[in-house]
Amino acid sequence: MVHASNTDHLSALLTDLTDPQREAVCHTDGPLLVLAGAGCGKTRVITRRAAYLARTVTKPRNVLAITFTNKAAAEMYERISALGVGSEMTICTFHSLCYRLLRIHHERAGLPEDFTVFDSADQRKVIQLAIARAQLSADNWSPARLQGVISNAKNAMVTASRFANDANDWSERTVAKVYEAYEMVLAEQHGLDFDDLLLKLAFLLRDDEEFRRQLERRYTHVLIDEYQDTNSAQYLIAHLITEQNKNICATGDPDQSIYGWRGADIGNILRFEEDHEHAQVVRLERNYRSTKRILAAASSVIEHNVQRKDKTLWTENEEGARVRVLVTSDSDEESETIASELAERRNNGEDLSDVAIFYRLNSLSRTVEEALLHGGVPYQVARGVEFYNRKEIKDVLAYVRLLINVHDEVSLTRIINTPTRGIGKTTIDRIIAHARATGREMFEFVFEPESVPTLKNAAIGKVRAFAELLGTLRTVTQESPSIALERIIRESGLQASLKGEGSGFDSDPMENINELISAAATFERDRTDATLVDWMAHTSLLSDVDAVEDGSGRATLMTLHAAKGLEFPVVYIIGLEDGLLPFQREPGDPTYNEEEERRLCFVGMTRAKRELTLSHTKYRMVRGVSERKSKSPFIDELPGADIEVVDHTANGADSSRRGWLDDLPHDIAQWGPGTLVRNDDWGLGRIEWIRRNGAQVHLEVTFAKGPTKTLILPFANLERVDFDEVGEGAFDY
DNA sequence: TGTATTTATGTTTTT
DNA sequence: CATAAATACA
Repeated sequence: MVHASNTDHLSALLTDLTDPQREAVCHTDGPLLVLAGAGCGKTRVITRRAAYLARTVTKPRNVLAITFTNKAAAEMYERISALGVGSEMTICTFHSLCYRLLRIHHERAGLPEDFTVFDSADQRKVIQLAIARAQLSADNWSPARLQGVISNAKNAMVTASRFANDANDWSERTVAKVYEAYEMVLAEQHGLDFDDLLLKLAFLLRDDEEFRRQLERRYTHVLIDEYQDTNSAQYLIAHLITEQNKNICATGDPDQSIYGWRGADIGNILRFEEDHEHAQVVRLERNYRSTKRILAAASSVIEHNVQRKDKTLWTENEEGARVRVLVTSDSDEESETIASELAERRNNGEDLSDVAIFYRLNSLSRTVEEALLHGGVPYQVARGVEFYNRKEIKDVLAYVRLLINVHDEVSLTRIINTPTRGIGKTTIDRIIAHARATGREMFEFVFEPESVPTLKNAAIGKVRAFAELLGTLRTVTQESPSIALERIIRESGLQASLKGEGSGFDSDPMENINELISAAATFERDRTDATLVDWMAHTSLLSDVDAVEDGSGRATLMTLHAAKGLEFPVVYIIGLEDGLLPFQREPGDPTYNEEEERRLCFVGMTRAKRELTLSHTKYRMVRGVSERKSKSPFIDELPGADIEVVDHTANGADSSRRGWLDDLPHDIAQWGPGTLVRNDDWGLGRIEWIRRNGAQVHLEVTFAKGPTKTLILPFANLERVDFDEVGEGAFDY
């Protein structure tokens, strides 16, 4: 058996690469920045480069590649394995890297061994406790708002004590108090929030030189993808790990920076050359993904950003179909149109795995889902996180976390009476009060309820029974995740309590729990001797896209944010409306960032390989009421030559949707937006919109001499006026 | 104590 | 509208 020589292996890694791509792959020493436009073969460069490094200057186990999602990490792992390079490379997200290192080095980091990751819901509970602890009324401080403020502070690496020092006015001092209390409660419960994972590792690296050197010896070469979306802590981690050897390779695209709101600093990538002397910079601007027209449309939009490094994407791909701009009268019609198009594609034998639908807000998926469901179109929604937010799933996970970390009071209070075992609010409050008064922890008194003086005998018995349950379950942490879960749901009584439920219209909770168990089974299939602790951490750090299945034959729905890094032959982006795609909460919203919104739109558009449809409607249901919408300013930034407007609302094309008007008296069935009317009090007016609201018909009329009025039809006292009667000029406003 | 009903309240985007 | 907290009731 003759083995291929190392040289052969190397040349295999360099075949079918362009010059700049090869340049990036072969750069083995010192800092490297790859500015890779959307669809320019960045993933290919990263995987080849990682393999190349491992074959030339270092070993697989010394390469660290950091990706943005677990899904991306898994894919990179696959591709590198396919290149025949050992599987010992570390490929993961920042958060999972931090988690692993902090767990191994918990002592150095000053963390308890049994710490667990607290998700946003847990975080909110801790904030509520902290508000109580800081003795504030939650009136002016919604937990959600404080959560945001604290998270922002952590993202900027501002600790609670520094926040308190920097606080200038009363309101900042108030937040500081909550922040400090929050940190205390979190520490007591041995919990780390998402931001802590990054922060604690960054501080550990900064303060512990020996650790830093140790890590640097392990990871001689570090690759960081999506560098434009790194925050301060991630930036610091990246720099500290590569402090001595300088082998940092950052890849990314400033035009795709879309996480500024969570502390990502686009400046990190823009400053790379200043940060690193003699940094090599490689630009990838040839796009292999999209048609010429799609690329032209996307470029035309992104060019409207003022603060931007110039970059011109180009492609040798075919010209392709025009980008469609779909106009419909309301969100239902928008969804139905898309659903029927997908149904037709399927009838034509097309694979719906090729199709993706993107939107700015999760809430927009609803109408689309309804239409797809109704039309029998198979689809999946990228929202792994939502699955884990279901009540029954959270209950099971609370058991797991409590069994891993008894200090987790959030989980303890959640499950102490789930399923109901007669331990009510009063009992719980008394245990907590006594724990506070004695300076001990809640779980201690769960195990010895008789020492809580305020507790009655009946309550003591019930609590003791619960403590015994926990004692019995204690051993599940030694079991494999799926076995552990099965034991938990059986022995806790959750299974029995859920048996009767589930006949309702909602999805069966027991079915969801079974899905959770099979997820655990899948997890342990891939790795030998996976523990419950591993699985719990993995589960805590899942992202929405991680749940997306490829090639499932279903269309995929996801937010524009989740779409980053993916590609689909056919893409729909819905809701390109003013205030929605450049998203703006309210008119003077201080957090409004038009350029980032435009980048988001750009990211969405550049996911498309072959076909792209941008859709907006005239009325959209928002929080249960239909709202008038005008098209997104981004639509006007599209190049006219590359787009085709498909307007379902143009000249009576939407008559079917006005069918409900027909059974009204008078000739109102003929009325619609634009119809001229007269009212005795207000004079001449023009109908803006007209729609049914319950049994009534509402319409909005703009009057020539005054304001816009919303009227209810039977009382509106309107009379139709013909345009000829009035003449030109009457509506010059 | 637990459950059902009502009322208030609120929201991008995510690891 | 959709969830969570507050209140009323069994």
